[in-house]
Amino acid sequence: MKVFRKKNKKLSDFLTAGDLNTLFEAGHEQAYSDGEIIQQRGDKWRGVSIVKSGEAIAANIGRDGSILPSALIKPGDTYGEFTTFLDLPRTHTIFAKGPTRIRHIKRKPFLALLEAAPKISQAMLTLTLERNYELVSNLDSNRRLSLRARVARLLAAEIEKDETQGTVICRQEDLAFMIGVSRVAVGKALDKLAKKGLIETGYGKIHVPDANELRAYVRQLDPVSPL
Amino acid sequence: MKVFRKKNKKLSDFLTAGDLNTLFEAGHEQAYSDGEIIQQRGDKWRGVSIVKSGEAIAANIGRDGSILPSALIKPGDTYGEFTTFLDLPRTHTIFAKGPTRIRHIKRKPFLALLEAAPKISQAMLTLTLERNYELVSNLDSNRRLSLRARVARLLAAEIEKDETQGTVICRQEDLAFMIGVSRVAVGKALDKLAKKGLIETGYGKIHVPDANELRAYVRQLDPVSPL
DNA sequence: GAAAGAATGCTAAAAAGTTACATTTAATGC
DNA sequence: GCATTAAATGTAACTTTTTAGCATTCTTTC
Repeated sequence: MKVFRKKNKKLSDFLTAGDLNTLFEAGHEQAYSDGEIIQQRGDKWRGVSIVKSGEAIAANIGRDGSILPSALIKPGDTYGEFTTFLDLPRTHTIFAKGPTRIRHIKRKPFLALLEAAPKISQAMLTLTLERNYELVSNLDSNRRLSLRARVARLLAAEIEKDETQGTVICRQEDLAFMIGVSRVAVGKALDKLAKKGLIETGYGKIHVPDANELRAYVRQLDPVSPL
Repeated sequence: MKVFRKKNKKLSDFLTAGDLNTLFEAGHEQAYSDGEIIQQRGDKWRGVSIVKSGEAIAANIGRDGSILPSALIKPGDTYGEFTTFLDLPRTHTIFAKGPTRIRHIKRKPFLALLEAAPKISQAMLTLTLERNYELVSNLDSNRRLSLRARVARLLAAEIEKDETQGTVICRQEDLAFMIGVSRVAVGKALDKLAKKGLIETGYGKIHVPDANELRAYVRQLDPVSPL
């Protein structure tokens, strides 16, 4: 399962090495092997965790046992803020993807830390607002835009990243999951975009010959969005 | 346009009267008359605003001039955090609904305030995380749940409020907006719920004869959600 | 270069959602 | 009160999306 990540900021982008170190030292590190469950939905453990190396997948488990992944957690990412600040149980089941090392900081020491180092709480605020902004604009565009427009928008955003070199490596199924529709529907949308010459579909990849043209198309369908 | 409001926390719930006052005094107050535009999407003004009295509506204006309201801002609510912390232009056009008084705090004094009173930034963090949590769970349930389930969930949540007395006063159109689908679709969903005897539809209102029964129905369709 | 595995393509039927228009209900003005 | 108007709901035809199955194409690996 591939999930695009925006050029998301991380806590470390807002903190000095010193503050970051303070944070790390407040927790204890644990290693997980591939597939190992890190937490279960509903767990009562309160605290914030930071991924040091490896990756983890946050998912919901459906009643039928199916796994519905909802986020990929990468090194430098934090999770568990809800449990710490809102006193909620864990909302997702998280498991390791490959060998992974995570530092867990219990609620009380973490809150104490914030008192001592206000920089950290400001960094978290900025980070949370950023996520918030993304969520809001996604929710918004889902209401306004056709599936075709949403697919185009997602591709246009992904292609911004330099490393993509004009070709997005992902399966249609991955796009479908990210947007929240079926693979068939995405396939049709891609077809239409391809017929307009905006993209070229391939096996496990999608090529965008002209990023500017795709961007222009998105803007035309969604004049409101990029602001 | 009616929009249900969860028992949303406000900044004032997390601050002492003193801190709150400090905040107020950092800004200047302005009065708006019904329908008056408070800000335009795209405006460059950076800062946080707090509604003192009255109400305001945050909306997107479609290219055809249609108004797509997306939030109701009530006394004690703040907005403009994105502009202040993420340095983004205004994402929504906001206009007054009835006579409204708002205090605007410019970016710099606001940030200075946070330095001086860390309590405020922690309060904002908690608040933002709360919104975040709601957005995430909404996004999540939209993927997993049928429209019928979402409508039932919304009604069940609303009926929790004591003042509703088992009858929710709202138009199908309001429900439709909150959920993000057409009124007709909501109508059909309500129909099905009515045929199950869970609700009784009326002109501008929906009666829930047995809140427990409705709750049970929601839990059965959505065992994951309430956590 | 065959075989197996992975991803896309296609089809058809059913379900869900939208748009436009008709009907019902409530409020208003005489 | 009763007609009139505005507001809210209901209906029907159409479009989009889902589901599910199988066929095809591409890639890897042996």
